[in-house]
Amino acid sequence: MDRTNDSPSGRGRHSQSASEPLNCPECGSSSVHEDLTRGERVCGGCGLVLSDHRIDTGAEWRAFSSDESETRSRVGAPARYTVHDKGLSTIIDWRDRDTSGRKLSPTRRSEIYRLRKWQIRSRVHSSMDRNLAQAMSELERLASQLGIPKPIRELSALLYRKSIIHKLVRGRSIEAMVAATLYAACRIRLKPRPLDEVADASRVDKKKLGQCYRLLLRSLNIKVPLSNPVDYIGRFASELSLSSKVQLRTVELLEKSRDFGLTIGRDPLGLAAAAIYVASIMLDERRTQREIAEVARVTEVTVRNRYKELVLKLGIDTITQV
DNA sequence: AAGACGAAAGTGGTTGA
DNA sequence: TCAACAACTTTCGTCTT
Repeated sequence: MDRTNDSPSGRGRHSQSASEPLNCPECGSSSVHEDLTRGERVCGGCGLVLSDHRIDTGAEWRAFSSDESETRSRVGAPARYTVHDKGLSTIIDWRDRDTSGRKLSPTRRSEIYRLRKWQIRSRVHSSMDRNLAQAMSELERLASQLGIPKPIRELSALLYRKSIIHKLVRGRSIEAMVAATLYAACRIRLKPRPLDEVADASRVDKKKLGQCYRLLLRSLNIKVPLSNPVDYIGRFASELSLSSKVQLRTVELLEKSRDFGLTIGRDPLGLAAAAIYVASIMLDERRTQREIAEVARVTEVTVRNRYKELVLKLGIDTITQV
């Protein structure tokens, strides 16, 4: 066999050729590689993109038959952060046989022996890997229970990898860190879930989760946009089976109250709840404070306080407005 | 009777000395 | 590290519909 490419996914056909060894500034890992299908230089350890818009200098092969299109494909399976080895690891078999089942020559055999030894010594089977495997299954469970879409799961998995590299998991429970990364990922993608909701779905109490979350933000220097009450109302409104009219009105109310400075320092959940309450009354689809408080996971008192402010400052007369 | 309201005391997190 | 503080929660009694 004289194939020049034995990378498992086939994506590295011309990669690594003359590129100088480079360490990742983020995690120090030396597994930086060229991803020519995306034109990026990526750290294999944490996923950091070091540079992008690089040019694929490989031959412009075209495929004329299905056979060729297979062998000349420049892409492999997508790297997935939710699979603990990103779905890309190479496994060296323990049998001393080649792919057709023949015994290996003595020189080849000792070569394979060395490779196998180093593979085992390398991080492939390290504690990080076992940790990741466990974490990813927990992530999968948690995310599907909360109905979190794939892209957010992937982001969460990426954050978890980083937190392992930064040694944040040591001394903390895997579950707590997984939940924290998931919560963070949701917020980063502007699909926030209440902390309580995430805490309930995992077996982590809210306090621990909050601690892990803050640690995550601090250690990884992540900037998370302040959660906007507007991001919640779609979900809340559908849980309360309110019409889209009410949703629109709620958004208007929230925008107005932001202009009035009513939103500073206030719990976004409470604001969302109060705005929904007002809008539901305005449009004659009234829900009780308790119902709304329940889906928003705040107390009736909070709904009431925000509601009072809203009515007062915005000059809304809920009785006469229709 | 259910829902809304309001007061008072308690809780957990943030801030500044 | 600690106290002060703001926002929120819990609890409970009262008023309104």
